[in-house]
Amino acid sequence: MIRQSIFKALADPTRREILRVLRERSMPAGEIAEHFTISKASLSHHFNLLKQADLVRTERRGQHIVYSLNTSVMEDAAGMLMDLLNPSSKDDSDES
Amino acid sequence: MIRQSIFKALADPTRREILRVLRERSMPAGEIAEHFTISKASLSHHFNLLKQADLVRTERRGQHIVYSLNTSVMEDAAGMLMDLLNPSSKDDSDES
DNA sequence: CTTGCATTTAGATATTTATCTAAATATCAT
DNA sequence: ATGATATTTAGATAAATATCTAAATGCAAG
Repeated sequence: MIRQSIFKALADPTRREILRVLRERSMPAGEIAEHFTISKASLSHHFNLLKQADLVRTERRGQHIVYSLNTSVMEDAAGMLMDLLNPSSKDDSDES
Repeated sequence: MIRQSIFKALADPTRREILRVLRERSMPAGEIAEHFTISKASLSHHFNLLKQADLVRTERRGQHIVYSLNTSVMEDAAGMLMDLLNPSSKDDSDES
């Protein structure tokens, strides 16, 4: 359920803030963590959900793991919302 | 927190399905209920969240309460997503 | 190959959420 | 007023979620 995971991911304020941070530039988990007061373990949990939704991608760089925004999926999400509005669009409720 | 309530409302598959049903036409709660197997009480709970997010509006018509999609808020939501993408947009994280 | 740093995983807990049944409220028709 | 229909509210419960601390893993540098 790709759709569901995206909407779920976007439902949490911390995760939306992570996306906002990442839209400035890609950065490692530790640096993202500097923007928050919650534990790194909790953030890691949020990273997981964002990755599951494919809203962010990761790349290991030595001892760091760099997170980047997956812009195209964000665009898809906005499109899904618009589809929810448009009666002519197919009802692709929950496939894949 | 208008933003939060919108994202929250959209996170649930049943609520998104309600929106899809309503985009065809406005209809009373009972008729919406025919599209679902869950209890009317549970649906009422979902209606509440959708109303809180201002994604739907209600109007009493005799003994029926007619639900309608609030199209403009749906559009706003899509816009918010796009904003989440655009580094130049102001960071209106959670005001109002 | 051990020490240090970055990140994730495990396991526990508290809060939130979706759902139910039963009861309450509101409107209409008689 | 009374009874029938439509919807919501109350109260309970089970499942999902966000968070924490502590431990484990992956990598780099001596």
